[in-house]
Amino acid sequence: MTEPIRVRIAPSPTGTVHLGLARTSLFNWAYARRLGGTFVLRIEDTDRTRSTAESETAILEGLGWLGIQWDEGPDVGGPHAPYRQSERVERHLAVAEQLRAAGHAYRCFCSAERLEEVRAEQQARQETPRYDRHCRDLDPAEAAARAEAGEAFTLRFRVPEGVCTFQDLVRGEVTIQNVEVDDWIMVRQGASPTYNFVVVCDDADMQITHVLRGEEHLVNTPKQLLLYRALDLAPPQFGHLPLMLGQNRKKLSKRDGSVSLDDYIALGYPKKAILNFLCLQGWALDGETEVFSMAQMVAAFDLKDVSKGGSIFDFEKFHWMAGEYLREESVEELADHCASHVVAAGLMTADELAERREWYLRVVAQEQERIRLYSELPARIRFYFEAHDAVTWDPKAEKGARKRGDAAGTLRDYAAWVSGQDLSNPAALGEASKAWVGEQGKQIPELFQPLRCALTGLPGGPDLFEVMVLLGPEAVAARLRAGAARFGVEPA
RNA sequence: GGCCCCCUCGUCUAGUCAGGCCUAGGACACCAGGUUUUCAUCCUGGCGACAGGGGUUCAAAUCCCCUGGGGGUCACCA
Repeated sequence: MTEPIRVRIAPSPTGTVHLGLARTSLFNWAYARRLGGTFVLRIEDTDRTRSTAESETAILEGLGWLGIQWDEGPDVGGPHAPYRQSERVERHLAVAEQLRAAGHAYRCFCSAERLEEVRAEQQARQETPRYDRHCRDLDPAEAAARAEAGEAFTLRFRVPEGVCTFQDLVRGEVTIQNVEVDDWIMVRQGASPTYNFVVVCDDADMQITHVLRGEEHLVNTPKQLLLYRALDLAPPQFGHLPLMLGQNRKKLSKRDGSVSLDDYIALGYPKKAILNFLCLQGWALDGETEVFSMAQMVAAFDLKDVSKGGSIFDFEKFHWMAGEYLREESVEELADHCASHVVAAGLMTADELAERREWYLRVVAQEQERIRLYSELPARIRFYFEAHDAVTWDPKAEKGARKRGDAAGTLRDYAAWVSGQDLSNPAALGEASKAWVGEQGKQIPELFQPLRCALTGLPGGPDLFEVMVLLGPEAVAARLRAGAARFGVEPA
């Protein structure tokens, strides 16, 4: 019981980091950290046709970006290297031969065509498709001779009679009759080992003690358990995490929206928000606290508290949480996080961002409580960079402004007055402007609405006088003049 | 269809293991109000669930059984 905890994740390098992989990784990582164990990352590239080096890099980078640090892996090495399954095939094949020699596996010479036929017949008869064990009882000597002669074969696991029962760490006792388990293929034609086989070899060799993975693997467990038994090895503990679901209640997939971690990074979701939200998929800190740190999560994480049922991924709540974390950042952090988006939108260059750092920080500070994602900043501050006589007016902003009496006249009068004012102190300018409105015998909205529209074109936004200071006297004068002119003519 | 897993507000969940503290708590969303020059933030309030049916018990969201519903999986993918 005192053996050190060792957990692992084994992604196959066939794409980018899926949210499901990110969540599974996070739970494994938290479990290891909570119990002072070791977290291993192993690349599952047994499918050589689909695995790519680019994908492996993408996965390592994505997981690394999240800050989920693995203690052993293909990049950092470790006592059980190599951590890439393609580099362990020799070992796999040796184990396969050992199993074959012991009678736990047998050569199958059935062609893919024959298997397809058998499957079709079974389906026609409404039966569960499975291997008919055609080669199971072939004479070993004959099988060896045929193999020797060069006939292609696969190696199948000889499933024994009996039953598999195990204590799932999340679900409790699970029982499956062996007759339900197919004589599955361990080694393909061409001596390439398959997932269910190598996963056991490697987990055993790497002394993995706990396997935490998605529920889709639940039915694979008996196959693997039987293999441990045939190998006379003690199996690890298994825990099957609930699935993350789309709106249709099925496994989250591309058609549900973005499911790649990269997409959320690109959209500007704060890292902590992604981490925190992923934790909430199948786990809760205390049922009350929604926003919490990874340190809190690690301190409280227990597989007993993982829910059994799948959870529909709530994109809206995810968006909300992004805002929670974005607002927690310092203005400097936020400004830096938004910088690439501002540049990408063509608003400022990286050089300009550095030159006008103070100005940019003030602009960002004004928008912090109005955005939830880093990528939302450009649209909010675009007006600063537009030509003074061609500011884009939101229809709602214009409509609201035109309802306030003689917008054009008010703006002209205000322009004349404000040209003599000091445009460096927002608070003072605001007070003076309100006093001016009173002197004119007008109501506050009569000035503020047209003013906001002329200056920003937006229906809402930060304090108007902060905006005026950030815009500067010339821009303010030019925009008031252009605004008055536009309000002077009826809208098209 | 076979096998396996699951089932508390629309959604994520607390409570279920050790039945009473639950006229079921929190959050997102939604609605209403307050604050604000506007928007946003923030604050207050509201809406809203134990899948159904039996049983055990003084007492069941919690234990047992059945029904229903949902999902996963049935590859020389992982």
